[in-house]
Amino acid sequence: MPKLGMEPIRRKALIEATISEIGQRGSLDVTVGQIARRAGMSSGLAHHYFGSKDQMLLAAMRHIMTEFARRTCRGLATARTPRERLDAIIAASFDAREFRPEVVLSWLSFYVQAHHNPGARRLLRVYTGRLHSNLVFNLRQLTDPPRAHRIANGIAALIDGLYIRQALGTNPLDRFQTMELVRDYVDRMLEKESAH
Amino acid sequence: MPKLGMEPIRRKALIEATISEIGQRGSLDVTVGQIARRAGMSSGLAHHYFGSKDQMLLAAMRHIMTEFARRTCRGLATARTPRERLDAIIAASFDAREFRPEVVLSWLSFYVQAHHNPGARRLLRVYTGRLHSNLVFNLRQLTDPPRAHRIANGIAALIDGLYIRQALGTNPLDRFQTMELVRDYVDRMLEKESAH
Amino acid sequence: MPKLGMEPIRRKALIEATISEIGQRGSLDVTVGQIARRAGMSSGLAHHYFGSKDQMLLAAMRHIMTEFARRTCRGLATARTPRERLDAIIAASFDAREFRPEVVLSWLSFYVQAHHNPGARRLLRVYTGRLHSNLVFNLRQLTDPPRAHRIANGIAALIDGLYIRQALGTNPLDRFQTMELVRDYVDRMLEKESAH
Amino acid sequence: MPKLGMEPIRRKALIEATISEIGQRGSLDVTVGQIARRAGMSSGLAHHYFGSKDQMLLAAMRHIMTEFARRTCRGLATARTPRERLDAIIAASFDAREFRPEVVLSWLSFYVQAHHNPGARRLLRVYTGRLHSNLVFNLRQLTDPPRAHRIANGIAALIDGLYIRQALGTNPLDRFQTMELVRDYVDRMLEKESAH
DNA sequence: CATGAATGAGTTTTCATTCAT
DNA sequence: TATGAATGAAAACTCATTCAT
Repeated sequence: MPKLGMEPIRRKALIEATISEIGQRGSLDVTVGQIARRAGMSSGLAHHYFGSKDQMLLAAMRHIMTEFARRTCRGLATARTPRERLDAIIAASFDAREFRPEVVLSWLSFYVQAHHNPGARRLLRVYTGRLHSNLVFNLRQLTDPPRAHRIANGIAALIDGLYIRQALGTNPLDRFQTMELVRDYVDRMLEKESAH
Repeated sequence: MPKLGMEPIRRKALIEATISEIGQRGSLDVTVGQIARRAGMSSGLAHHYFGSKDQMLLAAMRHIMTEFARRTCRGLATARTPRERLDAIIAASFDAREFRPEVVLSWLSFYVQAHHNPGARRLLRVYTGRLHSNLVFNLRQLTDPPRAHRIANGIAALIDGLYIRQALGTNPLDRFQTMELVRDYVDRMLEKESAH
Repeated sequence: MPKLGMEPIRRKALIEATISEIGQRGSLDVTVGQIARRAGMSSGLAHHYFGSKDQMLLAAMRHIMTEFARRTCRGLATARTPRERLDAIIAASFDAREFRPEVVLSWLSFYVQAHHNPGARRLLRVYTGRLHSNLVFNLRQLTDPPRAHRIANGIAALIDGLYIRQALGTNPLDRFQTMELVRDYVDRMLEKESAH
Repeated sequence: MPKLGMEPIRRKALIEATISEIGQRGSLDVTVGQIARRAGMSSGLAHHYFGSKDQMLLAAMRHIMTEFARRTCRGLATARTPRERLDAIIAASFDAREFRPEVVLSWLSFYVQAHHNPGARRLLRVYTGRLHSNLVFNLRQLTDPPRAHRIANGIAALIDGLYIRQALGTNPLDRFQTMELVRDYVDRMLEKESAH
C-alpha cells in the first residue's frame, strides 16, 4: 500500500522499533532484519530509508537525545530559581519515559558504540556538553565557578552511573528515590559551611 | 613435543589478550582470531582451552573482578578506621591498573554483555553485591542503616558513572581528582548537621 | 494531466542518460535508478518505457550504432573514389562525437554484454557485418577479393583495438593521429609491389 | 582433509576456476560462490585465501599476465634478430593457451574492470608499458625512433583488436591467420621505400 | 502518465566452530 | 598440545522489478 509521504512514518516506525528491539534483546547486536520485522516492513526498505544500519542506530540515538533536550527545555521553562532549574534538569533525566528499560539500555549500547563510531561520538559530545553547560550555568549562581564545574561533573557522573545501574538491574531504587539521590547530592554539595 | 602445564599459561595469555584487544578496538566486537593472534596462538587453540568465545570473555571478566577483589582486600587490610576502609575501597576502584583505558572499556563492554549473558550477569551481581556490602558494613559504623544503604548506592553509582565517563573520554578529571570527587561525596553525605 | 507523445522524449532521455552514466561510472554496473535519476524521472517510469533494464541497455547500444551508421552514410555520400570512401568509413569511426570517452566506454561495455545477451550479440553482428561489407566493397575495387577481406579484417581489428585503448586511456595518440594510423595501414596494405 | 601447505594449491585452484568461470559465463559478473564451487570449496574459504572478490579477480588477472610475460621471455630467448624478436612477441600474444576463449574473455572483462579498479588499472599499465617498450626496443633497430613508436602503437592496437574480436566471436581468422595478419602489418610498416 | 513505496532474491563478507593431521 | 584448513550460517547491503495510488 504505497502512499505518498510514507518516509517520515517509516523512519519513525524504524526508530521506535530500533529502540524497542535493543531494549528487548539487551544488546546493540540487533539485526536490520529484526528491526524491520518489528517495524512491519522488509529489511530492504529499512536500508532504503536509512542507507545503512549505522545511520539507523544513529538516528535512534539522535531521537532519544532530542526527546531529552525537549523535556529539559520544557522543564526549564517553568522553573524560577537556579535550584529549581537544576531540579528540572535532573527530573528530565529521570522522566518516566526516559527511564524505561529499553531507553536506558539503548543509552548504554550507544555509549559503547560511541567509542568507535565517529557519528555517535559527536552526538554524545553534544549531549554531554549541553548537560554540562546547563548545569554549570545554574550552579554558578549558587557557588563559585570551580565548584560549579566540580559539582556539575559529579551530577553528570551520578546520572550516568544511575542509568547504567538501571540498565543492568543493579539499581535498587525506584525512579523517585533515584532522583532524590541526585537532588540530595546537589544539596549537600551546595552547603556553605563545609570545609572544602 | 607436548609441553606439560601449558594450560594455565595459555589461559592467562588469552585472558590478557582479550582485555587488550577489547581496549584497543574499543568494542566487544572482537573476534576469537584477533585475540588468539595477539596471544600468539591459533584460534583453534583458544577454543580448545575455553570451549567457546563466550567462556573466554567471561573468564576475562572474572579475571578483572578477581583482581579488583584482591586489591580491595589488600587495601582493607592496612586500613584502621571505617573511614579509611571506605577510602581503601574507593582507591581500589581507581587504582592505576584498574583505571587503564582498556580495562575500563572492558568493564563497559561486559556491562552490556551482562544484560543478555546469564554467566556475565551472575558475575556482575557478585561484584555489585560484594561492593555494596563492603560499603554498607563500614558506613553503618558511621551512620544509621538506611542512610548507610543510601550512601552506598550513591558511591556505587558515582563509581560506575565515573568509569563510563572515563571510558567515553568525557571525564575531564584525572585519576586523583576523580577519586577525590568520590571521597568528597562520602564526606558530605556523612556530615551530621545536614537537614536531611 | 497525461501528456501526449511523451514516449519518444522519455525514451531518448533515458538512452542518453544510459550512455552518460556508463561513461561517467566507467562500468556497465549502472543501476536503473541512477539512469532514471539522471534522465530526470523515476525508476518505475524507466521500466514502464523499456520493460527491463536489459532492453534499455540494448536500446542505448542500438542508438550508438544507428548514429554510427548515419554518420557513415553521410560520409560515403560525398566521397567520390573507393579510397575516399574507405577514408569516410574510418572518419565515421573516429568522429569527434563517436570517440568521446563515454561513448567509447559504452562500446566496450556493450562488447562485454554481447557475449551473454543474445539481443546485444545480434546487434553487434549487424554492426560488424555492415562494417565488413562496406570495407570489402570498396577494397575490392582496389585489390583482389581475398586481400580485400584480409585488409577489411585488419582495419576492423585496428579500429576495435584503438577504441579499447582509448577507453582504457592507453592510447597515446590524439583523434587525428589515431585516424592517420588506420589510414596509413590502408595505404601500406594496398601498395602494389609488396612481396606478399 | 586439512593438510598443511594448502594455501598455494587452493589459490591456484581458485585462480583457474575464476578464469574458467568468467570464460564460460562470458562476463565478470561471476559470484564468489560460483567460483568457489567450481574450485571445489566453500565461498568462505575463497575469502579466507583472498580477502575479497576483487583481490581474487586481480590475482587471476595477474596470473594471466605473468603467464604471458613468461611466454614472451621464453620466445625472446631463442630469437636472434630484432625481426625474430618481434615475431616472438607476437607469437606469445597468440599462443594457443593464451588465445583460448576463456582467457581472451577474461582479458576483455579485466579491461572493463581496469577502468574503475585502481589495482587492475595499475596491472594493465604494467602490461601495456612492458609490451610497448619490448616492441620499441626491437623496432628501433630497424627504423627511426618516431616510426618505432608509431608502429609499436599499431601493433598493440591490432593485438587488442584481434583479442576483442576473438572474444566476441567476430574474428573469422584462425590463430595462424590472426598472427600472420599482425606479422604482415609489421612487414609492411617496415618497408623502406614507402613515401611516408 | 508518473511516482516512489515495497519486496525479495541474490551477493559479498565475516566468524565461531569443528576437525584432520 | 597445536595448527590452520574448512565449513556454513548469518549479516549487511543492493537492486531489478512490481504495483497501488
